[in-house]
Amino acid sequence: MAASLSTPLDVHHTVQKSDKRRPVFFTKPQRTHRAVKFSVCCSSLKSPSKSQNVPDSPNPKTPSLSEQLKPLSTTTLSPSKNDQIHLLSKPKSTWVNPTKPKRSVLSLQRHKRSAYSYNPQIRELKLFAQKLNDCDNSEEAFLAALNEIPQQPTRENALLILNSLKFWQKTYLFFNWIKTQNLFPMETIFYNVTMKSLRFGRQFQLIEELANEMVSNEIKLDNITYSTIITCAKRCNRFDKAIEWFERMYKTGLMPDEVTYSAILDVYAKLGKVEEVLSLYERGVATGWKPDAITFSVLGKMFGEAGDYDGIRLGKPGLARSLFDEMIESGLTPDEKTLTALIKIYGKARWAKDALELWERMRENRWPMDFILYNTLLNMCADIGLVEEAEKLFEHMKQSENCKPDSYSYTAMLNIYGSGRKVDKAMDLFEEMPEQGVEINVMGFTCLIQCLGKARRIDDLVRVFDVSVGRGVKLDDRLCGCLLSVVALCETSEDVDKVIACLQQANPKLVAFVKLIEDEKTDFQIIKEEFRTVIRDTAVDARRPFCNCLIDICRNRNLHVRAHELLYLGTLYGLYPGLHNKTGNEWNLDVRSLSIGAAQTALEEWIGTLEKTVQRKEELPELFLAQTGTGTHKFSQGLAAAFATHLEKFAAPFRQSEERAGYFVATKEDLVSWVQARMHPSVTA
DNA sequence: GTAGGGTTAG
Repeated sequence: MAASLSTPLDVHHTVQKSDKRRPVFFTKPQRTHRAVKFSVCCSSLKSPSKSQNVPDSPNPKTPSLSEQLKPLSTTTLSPSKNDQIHLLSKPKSTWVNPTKPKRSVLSLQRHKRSAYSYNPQIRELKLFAQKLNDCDNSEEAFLAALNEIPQQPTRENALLILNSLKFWQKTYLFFNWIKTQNLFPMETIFYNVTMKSLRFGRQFQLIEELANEMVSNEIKLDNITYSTIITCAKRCNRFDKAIEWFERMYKTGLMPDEVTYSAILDVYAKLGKVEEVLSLYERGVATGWKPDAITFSVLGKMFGEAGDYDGIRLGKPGLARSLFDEMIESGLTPDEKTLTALIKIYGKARWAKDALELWERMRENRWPMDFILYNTLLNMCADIGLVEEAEKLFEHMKQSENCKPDSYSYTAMLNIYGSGRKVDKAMDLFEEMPEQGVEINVMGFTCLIQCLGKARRIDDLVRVFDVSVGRGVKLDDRLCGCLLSVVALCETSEDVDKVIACLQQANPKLVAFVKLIEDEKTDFQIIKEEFRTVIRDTAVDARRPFCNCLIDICRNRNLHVRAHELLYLGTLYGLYPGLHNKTGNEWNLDVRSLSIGAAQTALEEWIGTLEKTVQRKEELPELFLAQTGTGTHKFSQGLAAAFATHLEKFAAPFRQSEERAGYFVATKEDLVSWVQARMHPSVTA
C-alpha cells in the first residue's frame, strides 16, 4: 500500500481509523438522498503544487490501473456474494494527506487541434472523394478509381480526402495507398482519422493493428488516438482492451485529458465498477478538473444503472441528482442526453416528485428536447404510473412535426395501459399502430398479452398471440415468461389450456416442464435435472421470472411440496441472490424480487429453518426482518399486503415496521415462544 | 462524421 501511495493513479487513500492525525480533507459523497455536493469535495482542496506532473518515460514500477484497483474489485465488487456489503456498510471515508499533494491523473489541457488552412482545390478534391465513395466496394474498383486522382496528393489534400470517405473499407484502402506512395511522412493525424472511420465499422482488430504499427514506427500516439481506441474497444464490448490501452497510455507517460478520461470512466461504469469510477472521478476533481456535461451524463447514467431496482441492489439516484444540481449551478445547460439519463434514473427509482419537477423545469427553461428524450419521458411515466401525463405527452408527439410516436413510444404506452389495466385503451393502440405505420414488435406484444392476461381476456390474448406468430415475430423468453405468468393467473382449466397452447408454439420444452411439475409422482431428481436444462436454455433476465411463475403455478394447484422444491432449485442455481441475509444482530429475508407465491414459499421455508434452529438450541440474533419493499409503484402487485396476510395465517409475531418502510420485524423473544408453541401445541394449550 | 468522450422500450 505504502509503495503505491505516490503513484498517480492510487485512488484509494483509505487509512486506518486510528490514524487520527490526518485531517479529513474530503469524504466520498453519501450514497443517500441529497448526497453531499461534489463541489464540497473539490472547492475545499488546494490545487496540487504540480498539476502537470508528466513522467518523461515509462515507469516500470508504476502499478497498472487494474493492479491498483484490484483490492477493491476483489473485495467489495464481486457479484452476488457481496451485494449486501453495499447495503449494510456505511460509505468509507477517503482520507487525504494534504502535506503530500497527489500527482495529477489527468491533464487539464485538451489536446490542441491543428488549424485548417484554406485549400483552393477543395471543390475538385471533394468531387474526387465523391467518386471514390460511389465506386464499388471492392479493392480493384477502388484502386481503379484512385488512378484518376488529379495529381499526387499533398499532405493536406490526402487528409481532406481521407476525411471525406464514408465507408471504413475505403478509408482503410486509401490510408494504405497513401502509405505506399511515400509522399510524406505518416503523422499521427492520418492514423487518427483512419481509426475513427474504422470505429464506425467496429473494426477493433484493425484499429489495434494500426496502433501497434504506430508504436513500432515510433509515431506518437496522442489523446485522440487513445480515446478512439478506447471507445472502439468499448463499442465492441472489449472492455479488457479498453482498460489495457488506458493503462498503456499512462505507462508511456502520457496524461489523459478529459475526453480520454471520461471515456474510461464510461468503461468502468459499463462494467458496473461504481467505486472505481467514483475514485477516478474524485482524483480528477481533486487535481482541479471541472467535469463537463458529458461526464455528468456518464456518471448520472451509471448511478441510475447501479441498481436494478428489483430489490437486489441499491441504486444511487441521489448522487445523480446532486451531480445534476451541481452542473446547473456551475452554469452549464443540460442537453438532451444529460436530461435523458436523469429522467431515466428518476423513473427507475420511482422518484415521481423529482421526475415531474425536472420535466417542469425542462419546459420552463425550454431546454432542448429530442425524440429519445420524449420516449424516455414516456417510459418514466410508465415506471411511475403517470397515465394522464403520458397520454398528454403522447398526444403532443402525435401533433408534432418531428417527433411522431415510433415503436418505442407505442411500447411505452402499451406498457402503461398494460400495467394500469386499461385493456381497451391498449387494444385501441394495437389497432391504431398499423394505421400510423408503426410496426408492433415483440415488446409491444408482450405488454399487450400481459394486459389481456391480467384482465382474463384469454380469447383476445390468443388472437393477439396468433397475430404475432402470423407476423413472424421472434417469440423470446420474456414473452414466454409473460405467457407463463398468465398460466399462473388463469382460473379455469379451459383458459389454462388455451394459454398453454400458445406457449407450446413458443417454447415446447417449457410446457413439457410445466406438465412434469404438475404430476405429483415426478421424482425430485428428474425435476432437478429438467429444471437445470430449462433454466440453462433461458435468457438470464427471464430466469427468475420463470421460476417465480412456476412456483405460483404450483401453489395455485396446491402442489406445495413442489413449490418448495422449485424455490430450493431456484436458490441453488443462483436465481435468488441475497434472499437470506444474516448478520450477528439480525436475520433478514429479502423477498422483494419474488412473486407472491414464491415469497409465501420462502416465508414457510424460513419458519422451518427457525424451528430447526430453536430445536437444536442454536444461537439466534435479536432481530428478524422480512423485507417486502413498500410497493410504491402505482401498479405494484401488492406483495407486502399478500405477505402480511400470509403472516396472519401463521399468526407469526411479525409487525410492519414503522421505522423501516417495507419491512416486517419480530424480536427473538417473540419468535422463539411462537415457534415453541407451534412445535408443542399441547404444552401451551 | 470533417482527428477523440455521454441518450430510449417489454
